[in-house]
Amino acid sequence: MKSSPGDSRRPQRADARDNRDRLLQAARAVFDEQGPHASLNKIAQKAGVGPGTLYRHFPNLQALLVAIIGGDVEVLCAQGRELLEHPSPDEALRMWLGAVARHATAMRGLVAAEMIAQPTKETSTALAACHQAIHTTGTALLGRAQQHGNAPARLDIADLLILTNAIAWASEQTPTDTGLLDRLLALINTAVPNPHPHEPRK
Amino acid sequence: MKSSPGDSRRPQRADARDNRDRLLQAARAVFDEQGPHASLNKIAQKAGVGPGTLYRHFPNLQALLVAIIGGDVEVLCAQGRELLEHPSPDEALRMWLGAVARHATAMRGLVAAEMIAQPTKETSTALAACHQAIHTTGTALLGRAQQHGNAPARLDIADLLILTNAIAWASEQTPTDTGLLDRLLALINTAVPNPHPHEPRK
DNA sequence: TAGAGTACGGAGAACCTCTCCGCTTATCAA
DNA sequence: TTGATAAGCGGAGAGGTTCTCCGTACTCTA
Repeated sequence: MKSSPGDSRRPQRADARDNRDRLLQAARAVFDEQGPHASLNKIAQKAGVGPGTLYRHFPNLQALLVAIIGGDVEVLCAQGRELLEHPSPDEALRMWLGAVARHATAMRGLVAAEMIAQPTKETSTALAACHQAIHTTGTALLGRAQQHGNAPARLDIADLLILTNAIAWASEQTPTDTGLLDRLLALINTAVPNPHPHEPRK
Repeated sequence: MKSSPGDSRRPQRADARDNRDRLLQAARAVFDEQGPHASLNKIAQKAGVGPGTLYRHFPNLQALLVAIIGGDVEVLCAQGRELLEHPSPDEALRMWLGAVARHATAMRGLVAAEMIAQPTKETSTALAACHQAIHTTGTALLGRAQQHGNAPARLDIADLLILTNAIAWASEQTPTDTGLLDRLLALINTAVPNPHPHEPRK
């Protein structure tokens, strides 16, 4: 991969670059604190810039979120590439989907859902890049699990990713239930049969 | 069930009752047209009342949505009770979860998600009633599938319902993909094993 | 160092949710 | 039929949001 999906349109002027960086930093902090429904005004305020500046750099909430998670997508994909060496292709796929879900939850669901769902008419190039990167990694992992593991051939990586994100979304809706994410993931894990079942099925 | 979850707090005065009914009718139309993010002001306008009147009848968006779907919940539960007579307990559970998902999608995900997730501090009695009704029906169907079908004992109805709603939410995010809902449901259906497997398990 | 052009940021438009409270009106006892 | 009374109405407006416009200020280059 040549360029990170998150660094598109980095401005030329030093002050503009500074402001962009400060906005991203502030956005990370505010989203982390208040979730994806945080006010963009608050972010601008925290970054010490006017709302106009925020909107010039990031025309909408989606653009801002995509810029934030651009780097994280790289990490997920790198993790996925490492997992291609894992002795168990099925386990590797499961672990990666878990990582995607955990990341989506940490990023408050919103973005990842947008990212993995079908690109809409307004999908930016950065969004498309994230989407593509995740998909490519997933396809490799699923393909290996189908060829050398026990994953059924009918499984579709797009559907699996959508389901994973749906689970992340659901578990974010009820943050009090900390075990929910893993329980729901376990529910769909039957779709990727475990090669070493601890309890034999009847 | 003595009273519908939807008819709570029906006002005494005729004009108030009229306004309430017109608000519900307008809300149904507007939500159907614009989704759950429709403006409540628009609904009040469409119903020909002031915003104050809307908020007196329904203190927040959730209350309005719950009132709208109150009757639908009854239908789902009735359907569930009928399915208790279905020859295959597993198939019955599957069919009912499908109905729940389809209904949640028709209702734009939001409500059902709120309804089935853990009740929050502000959960109204009507919301709790809906929540309870769905849960009771689901518990009956799952219990039968566990006792006389092939549903694993570790399955939890709350988790199954949350996952069902997550799927409904996801399939609503990408309305262009009309087959998505069924494909995702099929994915988790492996968690409720088919009683007539074509390929015998080892 | 000066001119060109880029970027800033605040005022404000246009929405939103939700509340307050003076006025209107339905209901019911007399 | 007719008040008295309580219930209900609805619009003004407070306080929030997203997003735009444009005069000002700064940065970069020559």
